[in-house]
Amino acid sequence: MNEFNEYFKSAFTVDNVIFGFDEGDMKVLLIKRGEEPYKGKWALPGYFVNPAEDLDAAAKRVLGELTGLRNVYLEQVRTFGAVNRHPAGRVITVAYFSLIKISDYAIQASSIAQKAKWHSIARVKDLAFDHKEILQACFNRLKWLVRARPVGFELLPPKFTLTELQHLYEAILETELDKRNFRKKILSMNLLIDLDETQEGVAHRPARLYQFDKEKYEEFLAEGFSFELKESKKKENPLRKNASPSFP
Amino acid sequence: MNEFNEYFKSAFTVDNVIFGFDEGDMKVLLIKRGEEPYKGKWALPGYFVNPAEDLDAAAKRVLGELTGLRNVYLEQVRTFGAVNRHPAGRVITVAYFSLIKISDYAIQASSIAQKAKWHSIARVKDLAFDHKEILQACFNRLKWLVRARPVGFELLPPKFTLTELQHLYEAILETELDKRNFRKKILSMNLLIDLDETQEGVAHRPARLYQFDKEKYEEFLAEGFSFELKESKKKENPLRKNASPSFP
DNA sequence: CCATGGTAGTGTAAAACTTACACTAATTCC
DNA sequence: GGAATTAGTGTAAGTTTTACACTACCATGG
Repeated sequence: MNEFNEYFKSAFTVDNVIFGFDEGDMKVLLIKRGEEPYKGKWALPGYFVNPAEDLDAAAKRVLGELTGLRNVYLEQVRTFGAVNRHPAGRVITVAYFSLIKISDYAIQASSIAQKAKWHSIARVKDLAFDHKEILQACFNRLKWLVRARPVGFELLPPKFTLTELQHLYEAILETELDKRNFRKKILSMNLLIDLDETQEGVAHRPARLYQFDKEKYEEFLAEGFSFELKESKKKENPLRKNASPSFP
Repeated sequence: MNEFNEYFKSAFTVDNVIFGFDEGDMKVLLIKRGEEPYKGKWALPGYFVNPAEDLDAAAKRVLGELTGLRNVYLEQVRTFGAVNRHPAGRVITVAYFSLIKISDYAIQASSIAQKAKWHSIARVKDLAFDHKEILQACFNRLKWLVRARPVGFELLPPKFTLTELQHLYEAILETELDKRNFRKKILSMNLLIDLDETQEGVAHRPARLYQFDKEKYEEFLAEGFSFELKESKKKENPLRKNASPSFP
């Protein structure tokens, strides 16, 4: 384990951008720093990687300690290693983001978790270190992702209405969508199960509830992202004007 | 600089997947290892990051020492940090890929460079460490990228024919493209300058030569990837069936 | 100089997809 | 029962994608 003593070694951490969706708004879970540097500032949850721990495992650990959640969507985004990103020395950090259902989240007993709070992404000002930049990079990645895969479902409760789904997409993409076109599109993907239930306790016409069809999605993944609806005879031409897999 | 001595520190490196295009084939520049571990195996060029060096700078340095080239397209892809990826200890590596014009490349005097050789990607078998996996990740990223940005031009000489360009796209996307549709599409982007010259020394009808229009491309980038040709009145709907920027 | 071999270059019609747009339906609350 | 509020629905026009085959041009060799 000390083969590399002749070379410079660095501390390295993982930082986790934990996204949630609530009240029609994309949120991120931040922690108030209790120590210098950047004491009192909000920061992304992160921690040092252990010697016998894979990077992904470290990211999962950070998330688990903070939220108590396992088996959530987690993706590596980019590594930030500018020489001066940490005032006290060289620290390289691998940025991850994860998607959780806020309803599943409960404040953990751990002392770190006590200081955690959800923030609307749009209203996040400056963060400790280069964490604002990391947040932005992760949010951009999420924007990409939401058009390529049905990740939106990771952020919603198991049963949801089409309007809720649309609001989620609007929050991630930071734009407005046409209701009819959105529904047409999303239903044509055949990734939703109509539960034949409706909302309860709302002061207006209740909406139908849907559920994500994980099986269909996996079929679709297995087919290599072809997203071939119906019996289209169309060949997959990767140079289509906008030829990336897209969801919806 | 020793603020973090209480935490585990690791050696870290950058590995660079250097892509080139030649003889209708995508190539990658590999180095034959002269030392254990994996002595005699081919590996990606990489090196340890220096204490006062940003990650990107380290990747550029690796590339420069090996090829003598500067100012080439370089992009971080992902960080590989599995505990056992290096048999002699924990080494975390940040993977980059770069795109170079093979014609610009000349073997450098350095001893490393002497051992470097271009390999057809399709024919690469096993590499040292987890480098095969890194190569694959970078190639996948390139596939994405080529549909989102005109990176292809980084791989071709300044003057090229449409057929050459098409072959490049076919090599990256690992598919065949329709000649007429390809030309229609690529010309409609208005990113090519017709040089009004033709090939010389070919034993058949010589093709017209084109050049990449960097100015137009920068305009286009400034417009926020809108790719709006002509005076289309269409609003940008991010949920279009395949709504990612695409090139061509 | 003509025939051959080989690549360059070109258009169109059908299908698929995207866009724009406005009214009725169902429920609760008062 | 009327008001308020959100759910739900269809169609036509415009744009993009797809499929497809022939002529043009140049060099070479007989």
